[in-house]
Amino acid sequence: MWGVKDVKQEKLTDTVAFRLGTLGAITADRFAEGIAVHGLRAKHAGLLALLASGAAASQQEIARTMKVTPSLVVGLADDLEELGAVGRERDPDDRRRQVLTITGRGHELLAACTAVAHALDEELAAGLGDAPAAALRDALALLAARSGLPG
Amino acid sequence: MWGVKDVKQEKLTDTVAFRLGTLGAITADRFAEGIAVHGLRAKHAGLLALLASGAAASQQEIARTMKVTPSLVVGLADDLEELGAVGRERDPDDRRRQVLTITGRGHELLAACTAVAHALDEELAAGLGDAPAAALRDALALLAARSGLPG
DNA sequence: TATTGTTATACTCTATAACTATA
DNA sequence: TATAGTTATAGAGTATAACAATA
Repeated sequence: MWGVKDVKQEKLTDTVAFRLGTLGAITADRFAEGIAVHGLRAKHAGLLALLASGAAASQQEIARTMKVTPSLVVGLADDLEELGAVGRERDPDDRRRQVLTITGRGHELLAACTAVAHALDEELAAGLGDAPAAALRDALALLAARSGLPG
Repeated sequence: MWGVKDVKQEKLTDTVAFRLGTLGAITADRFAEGIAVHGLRAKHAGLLALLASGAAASQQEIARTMKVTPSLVVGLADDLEELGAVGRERDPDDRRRQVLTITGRGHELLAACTAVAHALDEELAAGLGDAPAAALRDALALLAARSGLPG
């Protein structure tokens, strides 16, 4: 009628942003648990995926792409080198650059991480049904692309 | 034909789990930035939302519902009390219990947090289009309910 | 001088354990 | 004894800043 504004008093917990944050944290925790047995944390897996995609090689490029500081990449690369998952060589053309390459063992570990993520996907899909699960997958793919995420 | 297994070599970065984790972290960061001006972090907002819903009142109940330790709730309640967002009173029936109640100022701050989340929602929806945005919202609502999240 | 990687240090968030008071 | 809350301490993860090597 008049004066009655359409005040949509949405609850914080009902927003997409809040649910994306909380469900994302839960999922990340479960992923971390699943890959911990291999001595890996989520950032190790992300780094391996990045090397496998060929999108980055030097530690600076990796830091920029992953949006973390170069000093963090040093530690991640140390760990992965110790696990035999990556090789680390000075670039002959610019000896300041450390070029990381994923090894066969690194591909194995990445596959193990992917399997953990895939199992989580199936669990999520089972709780949704086929059509909503596909819609979720498509929506997240779009948002990931728009956010400039690698993959 | 024969011997050719259906090896679905999905990439880690293409899984729903990985994208949910990364997009969730990005969204949580942006939410944190948006509410920081009010002196709040995400957990403060979650606690206010919990009090507003009436689902918990004592610090132990809050800790259980938010899946954090009681000692963390002490600090959050300290902060919110100092901001005038919550009242804290001993339960007369059991003087061990501290009962938190959200104040008028608390409702204001919660509304400010909700507005930040709502703005993020609109930005996410704008990047998707109406139908996929609605599908995302519905899927996350279902997953949130199945994960036992408050709201 | 500028850049890459490294090291040293500090900060944030959270949990664990010990403690106080009530029951 | 058991429980609610608090305090003290420790750990994980990350960033910032200073540094060494190379350009």
